[in-house]
Amino acid sequence: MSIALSEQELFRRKSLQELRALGINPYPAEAYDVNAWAQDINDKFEASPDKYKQVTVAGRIMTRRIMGSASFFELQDSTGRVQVYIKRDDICPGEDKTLYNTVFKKLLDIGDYVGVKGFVFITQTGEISVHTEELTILAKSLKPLPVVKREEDGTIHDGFTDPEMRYRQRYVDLTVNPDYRNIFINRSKVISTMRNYFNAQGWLEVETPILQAVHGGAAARPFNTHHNTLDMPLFLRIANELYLKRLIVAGFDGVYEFGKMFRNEGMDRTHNPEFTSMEIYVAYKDYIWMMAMVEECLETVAKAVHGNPVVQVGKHEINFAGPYEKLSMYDSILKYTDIDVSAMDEAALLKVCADLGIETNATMGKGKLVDEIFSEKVEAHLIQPTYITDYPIEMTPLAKKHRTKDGLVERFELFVNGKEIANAYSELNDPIDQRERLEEQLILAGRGDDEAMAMDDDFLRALEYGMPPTSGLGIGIDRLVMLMTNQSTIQEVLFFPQMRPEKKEQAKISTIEDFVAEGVPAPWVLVLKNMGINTVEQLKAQNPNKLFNDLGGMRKKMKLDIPMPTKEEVIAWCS
RNA sequence: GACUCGGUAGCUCAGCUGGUAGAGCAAAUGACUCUUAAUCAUUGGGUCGAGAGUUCGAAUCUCUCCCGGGUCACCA
Repeated sequence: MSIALSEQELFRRKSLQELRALGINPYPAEAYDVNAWAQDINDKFEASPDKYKQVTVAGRIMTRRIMGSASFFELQDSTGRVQVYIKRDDICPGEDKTLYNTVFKKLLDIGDYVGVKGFVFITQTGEISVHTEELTILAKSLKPLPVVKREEDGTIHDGFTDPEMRYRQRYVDLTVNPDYRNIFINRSKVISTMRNYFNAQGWLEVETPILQAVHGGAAARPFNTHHNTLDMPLFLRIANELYLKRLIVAGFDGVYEFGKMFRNEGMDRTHNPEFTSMEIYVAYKDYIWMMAMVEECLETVAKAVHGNPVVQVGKHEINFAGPYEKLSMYDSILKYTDIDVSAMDEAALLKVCADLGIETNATMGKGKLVDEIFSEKVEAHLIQPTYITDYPIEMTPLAKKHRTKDGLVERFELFVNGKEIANAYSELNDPIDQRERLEEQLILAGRGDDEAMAMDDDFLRALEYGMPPTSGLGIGIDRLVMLMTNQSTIQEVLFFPQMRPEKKEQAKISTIEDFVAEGVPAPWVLVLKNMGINTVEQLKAQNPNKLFNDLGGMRKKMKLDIPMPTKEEVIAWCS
């Protein structure tokens, strides 16, 4: 952050002081009772003009068109923009025209929050506008907003488009690019629709620990942290699965949680270190039941956002109405590569990978090799919602063994637009089987797989008390929102995507101590900084006579009750 | 992590094979009573991402670093 202020910022700070000098509080404390909004006025004024004879609107000034004693500006509120007409003699009926000539024309800027009381009318050129009868300053803006110009036909000039600045200063992005608000409004709609759907079935929304001593439930590298009082390492959760299953053990029929997960891995357009997942577990169900539930749920979500189940995503039209295509993992590989891997051992799979040009390494077990082939050759083809079912047991330590097929587990993943968005099992509830499967993970960890799952003895203890047959599901909410809002990067559906810290400009700013060492009393250092003198070098460059006079002026202006230095002292500072 | 493109005024961008840093919008001052990318006139505004090097001279060439975009790898 630069300490030095730009010319425009200095002008705005000056305007702020002048407002105060005129007895106007630029940041009033009182509530401002708004009773009308831009979109409502624009949509409904013509049908019922009588309702808009006395309106109060509030928002930011976004553009100004000033002509002598009358002006137009555009006010932006949470719903959009409405044009405001302001006429000097209307807001200044007497001799004193200060409010218009000085306050409105000179001291207000683009970005300031104001409130307008008045009546709605239509201008000669046909634009619905609010005729100002009373203007109130609600908050002064000290940094100039980027000015994005829009023509009638929607053409945008000087757009604020640099992704780095948009993500770092999302408040600016959403102010000057209000269309992006819709993504977040729809994000909220996706989540609330799912929540309502689950609640209607009688399932319970719960919260489980984010700080975990054992990071279980998924294969991923965690963030490490430390608790001081307990003096023990903790992990930010990579999954909440094992806690939710403990709650099924505890006797709830259905539990679900929307929450952040944290994975210490790479970042790109589909991965953010923290992301939102929804996990749900329902007792006495299996993964076949779960497929039908997901179809109904996602169709409901798509309808809530778009009014119908068909969603445009990139160049594809994706239909979320079920039932979805179902394909076993082995069949999907057979379908897209003509290779039957279902009966192969590790050596044969390694050869297939080599033939297909897929890189492998020594830590990969059979399950991982199959997954590699699938990711490389199948995933990208799965555009319409497709369930991939029945995974090799090696890659899925928490799912129940398949009821009829040896070596497989009852699991499905839902793929849409070539990406996985959901993962579900018939949950493993045989505690002895579960212990063996986690022990196999420890062997993988021993081979160097740093994502293999850890042993969780308390979870096993819970299973030993007995967990009913259960089906569980996880959905990546960010990726689902990407689909529902037709966005190709996860950063666009997160308000504040993870970024490297902004580089601090090496502020060559001298400290208060540096100035004190030159003989400047501490209270005066602040005055100097207020005058734009931020370094000792700048101080040395001053004309002592001028500085002495200016200090007197600042002392009066800032109403400072500190002793004035003598001229000789000021000369000493500068020498 | 690799490759690649980029970082110049508050914002969007130009700036050639090195020669005093430019435009539009925004800002300041003035004119203007229905404008709408308002208009007209005048003016100010830059450590050209940071540092080092080559050179009489670097926004421009070289190297290192920082930040971001894209592609790939890793990864759900």
